[in-house]
Amino acid sequence: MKPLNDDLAYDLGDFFKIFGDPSRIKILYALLQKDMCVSELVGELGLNQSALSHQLRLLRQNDIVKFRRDGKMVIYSLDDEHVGILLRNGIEHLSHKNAYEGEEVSE
Amino acid sequence: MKPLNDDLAYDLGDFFKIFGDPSRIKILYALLQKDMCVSELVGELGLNQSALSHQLRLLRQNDIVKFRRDGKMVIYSLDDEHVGILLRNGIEHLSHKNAYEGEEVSE
DNA sequence: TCAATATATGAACAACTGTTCATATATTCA
DNA sequence: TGAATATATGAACAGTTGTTCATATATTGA
Repeated sequence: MKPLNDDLAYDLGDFFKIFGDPSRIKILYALLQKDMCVSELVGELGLNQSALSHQLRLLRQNDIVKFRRDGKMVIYSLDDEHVGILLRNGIEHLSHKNAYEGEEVSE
Repeated sequence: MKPLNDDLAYDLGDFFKIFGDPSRIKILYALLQKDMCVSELVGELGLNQSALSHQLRLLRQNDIVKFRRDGKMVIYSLDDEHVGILLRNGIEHLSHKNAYEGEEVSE
């Protein structure tokens, strides 16, 4: 049985690391509902603008979100459908262990 | 639109954090092939025994792996089917961006 | 019971991460 | 062009993480 390719192990780790932070989880969950600009996200989540921008850059750099400019605003959206699948998967795992049955992740 | 429940955001973050490390990814990938004891894992992966045990504890504490004792050995296995799904999902995401098309995650 | 083998644990430490503050850049409109 | 608004970035810092080394615990068989 061949062990996992080293590079892939690192890249997979880096990929999942992105989801390993509550702020980013909130951002992604919010963007799962609809595309939003930065100030909209600041309003929705409790994060300050700088922290948010730093996190958005990370998400951008890892192809998790994409963005487009609209006048003064920059509108972020999820890059592909994997994000939702992943979040749903995580929530489902937790719901087996804890009491989050009520939570939903919209399509 | 209600923002994501704070506790859930933290727990989801903690859950994904587990997958955010190459050593743990390798461990999980190995256990996806078959159940293994610690020394078997030490052999397969390049990790030293102590590091491995520390990581296994983390995986245990987060209900990602379970274990049974068999004589002197402790045999680890994946706790549920989500792990494989998650890994496959991650690999698929990366394959869209990079050149990992060749990699497989067995059922 | 003692040595050998297998695994777990605690302390210590370097490396990494997320936030904040201050400031920079970009865009619009008067 | 200049003020106002929206977003991005860099430096700094505290907190967290993964590994190593040393040592502890558990199980077996002589």
